[in-house]
Amino acid sequence: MIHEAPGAINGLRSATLSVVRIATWNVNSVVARLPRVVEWLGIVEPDVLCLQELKTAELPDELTDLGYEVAIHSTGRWNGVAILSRVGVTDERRGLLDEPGYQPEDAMLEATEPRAVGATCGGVRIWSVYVPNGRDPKHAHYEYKLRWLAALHATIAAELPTHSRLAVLGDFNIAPSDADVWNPRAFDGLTHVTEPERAALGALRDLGLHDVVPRAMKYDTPFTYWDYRAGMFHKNEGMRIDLVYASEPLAGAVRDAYVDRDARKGKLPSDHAPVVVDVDVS
DNA sequence: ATGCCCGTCCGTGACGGA
Repeated sequence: MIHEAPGAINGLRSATLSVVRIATWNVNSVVARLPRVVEWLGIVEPDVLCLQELKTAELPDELTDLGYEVAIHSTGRWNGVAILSRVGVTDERRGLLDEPGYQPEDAMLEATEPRAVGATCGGVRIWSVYVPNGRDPKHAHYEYKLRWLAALHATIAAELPTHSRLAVLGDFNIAPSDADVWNPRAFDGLTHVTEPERAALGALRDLGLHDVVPRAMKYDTPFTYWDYRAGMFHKNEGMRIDLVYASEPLAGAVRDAYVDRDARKGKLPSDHAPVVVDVDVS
């Protein structure tokens, strides 16, 4: 049993059927990660799992055979997001309202990238998102990132009036504060920490969403990403960029939230660890 | 120990990741 038990919540879950376990995980190719994802689902047993960076158009049969309902938006080599749910999938929506493309003409051609999928699962409105990287603050991809975040904001603003329980989960590619990177000085001039990116997160919070900060399993840093290179995981040189942004009623019902850094260990891991949230939806 | 890039693509280096 390599995965640390999530504490007293186990007893609560067995005693109270109304606790829903929602998780998010950038798997960096669901094909390459298939055995790890299947094993992890058996251990952690989330009711809803948001996936990012599928890097393939369809989920492998071994995953869909597990009995989860699926909402998916994925096309091939790059990006790709999905929601797996065993508490229902309704009102699936692929993409954002007025979602921009990387190149301006992409949106006109409806050639936008598969980076967002929404669905209602067990009475909770869920969005699985993979925010564009940005690459460099001077790169066109950075402007695309900010436009994309504005479309996310508009989409959530439109849904909140009819979905009191709502959460946006995924790889935001933004560290909300300097405490969310291993060394702020190492990020001078880089994406993920700039004021406009952080302001986009602030705008989501202004809608009433709350940053559900998970507890860490080790150290005091609930990082969710560690680069593969230079032993950064082993030195805990990571970042908290996989986020759970939950509406007030949902955030107030959170009973536990943790980073499953055990999933970053061992053979052929993703460079991201899952974030797991237990919510009382009674 | 968790241990010092990885994944994709008709092909093998280029590109993306952050």
